[in-house]
Amino acid sequence: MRRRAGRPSQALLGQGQITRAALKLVARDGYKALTMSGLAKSLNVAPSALYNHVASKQDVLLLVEDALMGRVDVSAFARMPWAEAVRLWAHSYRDVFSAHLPLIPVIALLPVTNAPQTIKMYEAVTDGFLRAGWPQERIVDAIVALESFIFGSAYDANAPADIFATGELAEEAPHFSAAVSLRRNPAGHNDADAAFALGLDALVAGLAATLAG
Amino acid sequence: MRRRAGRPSQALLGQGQITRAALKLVARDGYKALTMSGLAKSLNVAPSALYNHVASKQDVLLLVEDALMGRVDVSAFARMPWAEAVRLWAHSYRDVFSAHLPLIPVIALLPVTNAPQTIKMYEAVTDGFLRAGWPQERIVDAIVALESFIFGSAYDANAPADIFATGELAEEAPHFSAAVSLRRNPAGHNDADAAFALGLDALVAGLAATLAG
DNA sequence: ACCTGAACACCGTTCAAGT
DNA sequence: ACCTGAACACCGTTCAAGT
Repeated sequence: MRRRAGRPSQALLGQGQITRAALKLVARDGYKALTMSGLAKSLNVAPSALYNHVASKQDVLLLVEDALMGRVDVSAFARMPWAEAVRLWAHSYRDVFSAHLPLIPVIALLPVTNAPQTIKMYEAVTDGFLRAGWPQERIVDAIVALESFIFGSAYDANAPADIFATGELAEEAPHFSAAVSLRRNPAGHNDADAAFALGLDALVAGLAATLAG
Repeated sequence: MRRRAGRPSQALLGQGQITRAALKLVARDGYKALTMSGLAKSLNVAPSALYNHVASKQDVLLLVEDALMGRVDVSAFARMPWAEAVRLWAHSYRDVFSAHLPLIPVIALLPVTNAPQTIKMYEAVTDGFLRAGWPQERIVDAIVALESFIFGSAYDANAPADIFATGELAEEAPHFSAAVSLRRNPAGHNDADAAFALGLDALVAGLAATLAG
């Protein structure tokens, strides 16, 4: 799908330009700024012009999601033991989408068809599972389980520090309130990172035990 | 905060009425129908009238979320071993919010202050962890890890059956495509339920091992 | 083939005016 | 104290008209 020669290529709109403009817009001003008219303005074009290249805003989000999936680091699967590779991949995956929460419903609910980077990511992960001896028919369920934990953890990474502050209702939940106030974690780690590490270690260990058993 | 006597109580607006109307609206027509004007219409009132009782639409969502949290079954923590209780609670939690995906960012990102049912749920879960011998300072992280998995799984429960269909790009991801086509699970269980059970068992087993070790 | 400009059918929220 | 009605500043999307 190359541009025809003999035409000035700089000002022509295309899915690539739209994706790059959307990423830049989100990086600078966040998802509240990613509107069809805001996107059009950043491309010096009328909003309706976008609809010659995408069918809907959902389409734009899918393009952005697929571009970001290319930033998820799957390289550990080619050079490390399964458990360690899963941990590194999961951390990278969470870190990428913690900054892009509105895309999580897009990843979780939209078919991967026509999302080449996303498919490429899944292929690398599947390869790692196969090399570790996982039976083909269990691999997708295991990946989905890990992804579910990663998506939920991406939300949690954006939770405010006082999310569990019970306020005036503290006396009705004494044990919970006490547990919350004792939550303090080792220096250098915030609460979300500690919960993520705890859950990820448990999940990886539990899945490894399932495979062995 | 009772109504003053001597006035007709039937037509007066309040947070309770708003919550019930919102729940009914969502149950009948889904979250796309939960707009401030739609909600007002269902209460035979002008949209602006709602702002005498809630500060924003986010406020309405928080009210709905807290009401639904009362439907999450925590009773198993009072009568069953920890691992089994966690499994039953997690299933109930996922099932309640699988039908209310737009509330997941609300639960994950908004403080629990002034959400009494939510706090009550956390108290019951914390009690169960304490009785099982969990140290206070690890309980909140463990609950957060389980919740992250539950939220992600609630999304996955709404994924279309063909979410992993690679389409024209199948030949570029042969191992993944093969794993997807072999995913078929035992009769009576769909894919989401199988992935949820696999991950939940692994997480519970891994957490139990953490506690023991 | 791809753009503009106007229009449509919505959103959430505010606020003066009433009772 | 709590409601109405009008208004505001947006949304995503469509479509006739141009080139």
